[in-house]
Amino acid sequence: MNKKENAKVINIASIKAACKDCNLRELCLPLGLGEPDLTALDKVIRRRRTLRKGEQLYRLGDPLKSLYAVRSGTLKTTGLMEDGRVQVTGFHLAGELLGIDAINTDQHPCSAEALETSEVCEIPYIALEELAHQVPGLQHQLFRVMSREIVEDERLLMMLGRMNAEERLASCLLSFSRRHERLGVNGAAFKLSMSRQDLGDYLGLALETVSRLFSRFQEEGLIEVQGRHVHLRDNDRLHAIAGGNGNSRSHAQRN
Amino acid sequence: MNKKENAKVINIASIKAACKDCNLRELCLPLGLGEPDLTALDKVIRRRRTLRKGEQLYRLGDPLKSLYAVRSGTLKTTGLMEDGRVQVTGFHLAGELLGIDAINTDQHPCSAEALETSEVCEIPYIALEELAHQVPGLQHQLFRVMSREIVEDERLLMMLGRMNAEERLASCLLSFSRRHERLGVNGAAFKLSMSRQDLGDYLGLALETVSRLFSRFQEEGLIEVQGRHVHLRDNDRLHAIAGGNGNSRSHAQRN
DNA sequence: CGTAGCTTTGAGTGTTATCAACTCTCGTGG
DNA sequence: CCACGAGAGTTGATAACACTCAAAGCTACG
Repeated sequence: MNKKENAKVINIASIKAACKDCNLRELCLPLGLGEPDLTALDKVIRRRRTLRKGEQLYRLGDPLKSLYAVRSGTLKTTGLMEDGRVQVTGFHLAGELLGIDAINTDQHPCSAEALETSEVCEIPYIALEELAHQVPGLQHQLFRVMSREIVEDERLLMMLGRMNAEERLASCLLSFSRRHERLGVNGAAFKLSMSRQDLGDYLGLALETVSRLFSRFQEEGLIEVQGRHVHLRDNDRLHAIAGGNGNSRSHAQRN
Repeated sequence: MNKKENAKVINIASIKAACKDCNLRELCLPLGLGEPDLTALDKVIRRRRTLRKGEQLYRLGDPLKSLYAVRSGTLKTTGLMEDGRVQVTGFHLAGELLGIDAINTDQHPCSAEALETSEVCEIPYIALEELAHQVPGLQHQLFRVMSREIVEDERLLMMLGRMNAEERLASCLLSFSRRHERLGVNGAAFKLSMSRQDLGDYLGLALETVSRLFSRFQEEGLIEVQGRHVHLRDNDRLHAIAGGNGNSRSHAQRN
């Protein structure tokens, strides 16, 4: 789309970067691996791919060929109902692994799309499984990463099943904040890479509700928001809301 | 609680049953393993444990020691919010693996409780990971089982985020039906092992809403229901509702 | 047979969806 | 340079679906 942007992202340095030199080493698959194992992993990773905003990495129903590690940017994964309703199952930042839900049936049960210009490392699955067999540390790390994905989904289940709208958004904003911080970026102020619609499809809300909540949070001094730029102003109160101790009469259930 | 029941379930035959003789062989971890590997797996599985209704297999925060394969009965796994709100993250029938969400942090992020008298096989995790390293088929099957768990959670996300109440229940009933069938039981008529409250905590609904839906489905000739006994009467219409083609004006989103 | 827990049903309320209009931003082309 | 248009975001009015509270009926078990 944008020629200028396109030229900027084709960056020799990033294409050459190997796992052992990657700044995401401690967040990604390499975690816990030694020098020789890292070299073996590098041999398996076929190429780095750049996606522009809106480009799809894989589509629902595609056969599983590779897993993908996000190197930069943000992707969303979306499930689809027959009548067109969308559920965003996750936003994926640098260091996170995509496609593991396809291992079960060798088919991707959801689509993955870049929300901004993004880079991913492609890891052919057959080769990865083979290597995991030879390198116990990699097998272990794969189990952990898959387990983490399950935990993440369960957190989202709690949000969708038992939280009201404001709790969901507060929880979501804090999650973004934490993940940005883990990447060494300022966690208090960031730019959302997804639309209100995407957020709604993630939180199980209408886009209008998301928009209203942003406005309300700002009125109440919890955040400052200007379009997609968000600045968290009162983490304590956000945490209180996200944890279910918000000022609103929550529909808690006693035992 | 019930001495008579207790005596009945301590059953020599079931305690002795090894993986290679187990009728769940094709649904559980052994899938795809040959005779010698099965014997190795049997050596790792420490003991079979019987849980009575209401008994907990593990609690939120417990350290990960073992994974558990359900041999008979039904368990539920539940996440908890600070203020007591509950989200049931899954109902687990025979052949399903419990505890894999604990691998990430070596701590169980949810609790597991028997909904009826149930048997589980305990599989010490360290030993399992060790064995998976030696037996590629087992490693592969573990990846698949974990991936399946993720897919299952994503299905639930779609339900909680984008389906209305009747779609959720229809979808849930059909899921039970399919799973009963896979176990060789009649999928059209079964007894629910969980309360309306549990179903509500799973579907993100109030227990009263679940109860009303059962009544409505019965009125409409979709099912027959008598307390916890359910008989599916019109699978086609149930499927139509679950897929979002129900007669109610669905809140579909066009692209 | 009595009690405790589970289930059903009713009435009223509220949170959030839907529909609609308007604004804002940004990139494109006249 | 400004007008234009498309897409994204905001805000308002209204309505509906599901929740809460309440009471009564049912089941199962001791």
